Amino acid sequence: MSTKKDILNLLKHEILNLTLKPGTILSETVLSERFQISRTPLRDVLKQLSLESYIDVYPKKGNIVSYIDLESVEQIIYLRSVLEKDIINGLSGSLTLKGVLELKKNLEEQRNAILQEHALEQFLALDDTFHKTLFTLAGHEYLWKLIKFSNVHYERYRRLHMLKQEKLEKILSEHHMILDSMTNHEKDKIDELVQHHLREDMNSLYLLENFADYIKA
Amino acid sequence: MSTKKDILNLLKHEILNLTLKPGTILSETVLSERFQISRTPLRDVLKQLSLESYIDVYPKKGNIVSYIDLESVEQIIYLRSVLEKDIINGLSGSLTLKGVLELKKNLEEQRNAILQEHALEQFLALDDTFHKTLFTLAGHEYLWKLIKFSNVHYERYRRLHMLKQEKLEKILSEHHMILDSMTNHEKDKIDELVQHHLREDMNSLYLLENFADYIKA
DNA sequence: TTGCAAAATCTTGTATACAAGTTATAGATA
DNA sequence: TATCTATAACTTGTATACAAGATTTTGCAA
Repeated sequence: MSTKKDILNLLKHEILNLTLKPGTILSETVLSERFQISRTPLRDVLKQLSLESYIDVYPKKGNIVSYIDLESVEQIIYLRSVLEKDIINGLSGSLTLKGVLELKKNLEEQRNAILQEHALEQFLALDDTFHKTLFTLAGHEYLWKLIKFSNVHYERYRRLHMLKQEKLEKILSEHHMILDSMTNHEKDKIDELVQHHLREDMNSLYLLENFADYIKA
Repeated sequence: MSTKKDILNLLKHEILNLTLKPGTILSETVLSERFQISRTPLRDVLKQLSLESYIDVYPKKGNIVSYIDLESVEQIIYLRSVLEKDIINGLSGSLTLKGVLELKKNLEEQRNAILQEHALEQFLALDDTFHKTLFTLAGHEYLWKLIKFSNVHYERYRRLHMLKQEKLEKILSEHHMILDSMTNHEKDKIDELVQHHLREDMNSLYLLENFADYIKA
């Protein structure tokens, strides 16, 4: 017996880390038996997953884990790129010592995470925290949550892309460069770095070639 | 007997235009009788309203129309401000004749709307279309929808602010200036105009003094 | 074997009875 | 009258039976 909140978080997590692959059927009856709960509260969970695009609901047919929507990925990257440029440039002029320390501490943890065996999970979480901290320091935690709310497609895209090769070192070094250009008030450099950092190699065909069956047609 | 979709749209509309005032109780049983539908599908509607912050749900107590959250208003204004600056500057360099005509046509309709008796409703809709068109022309309709999704508080704030005085003329003239500076590629002017246009007189105490009981504490 | 049709078995959608918690009310007591 | 208590009447939350539609399976016929 699990609570609705637990079930929601569990399913979200399993969808985001691709344990539940795009296209997987999520049957109400199967789930209600698995979690020992009736269909009514379970449908509440599915309704929320649907509104956040974790699943697609086909009336009278079934629910499936959504395929990765590259349009959403593109748009979220653009949104974050524009926002984070403005946020980092803003912080560049009004940065507190406390803020810088928090960011540096995070980067150290990223360094440690890379050295671990199963680095990816830890690193992804820390990377997330790094960007979230930027939003929070700038007084825009609300917008971070808003982005998170529409993050299913981008999040999965990102995870798959990281499988390509050991890119963690590269990402970490970009984090360092962003922090440096921020403290040095180098606006043009900030803009260029953030743009490239978020966009990564979005243009590459890696995903389409290797995970075509995860992608929305 | 109404469909879920109709009920959802109706309730959203009544909340946005303040027919349903913040704090109003939305009882499941009352609504289910009003719309001649059982509580189960009605709860689906309330769930969605809740996820989009139209209502607040107090378990075992009741549902009320949400109070206007000024933090959300501030953040959405900032988000739109940053985004629309970038979008309009982008369009400035790649504008099609078709796009300009669409915008000009909209502004003419705004001019006509102002002359009507009950101008506000029409004008608000056209103003919305103007900004939506900018997003669409730039290929960012996705982000327009995302903003719309988090728009309850800003939308109501805006409507109340417009009651202050006849501001429609001023807003229309700003739309014209934005369009002009866009076609003339005047980046600095665009930034300044958009910033001021969206922010309006957010800092004024008008709302707090006249609609304190609509505002979230 | 192939094709088609009907029925059985899936799926989610809806109505409703009941559970559990909160609030209001009525009544007794001081 | 004032106050406290118990009960009744509300609220939403959950379980479950049934409805309605989609799909699969089965069986018969060509």
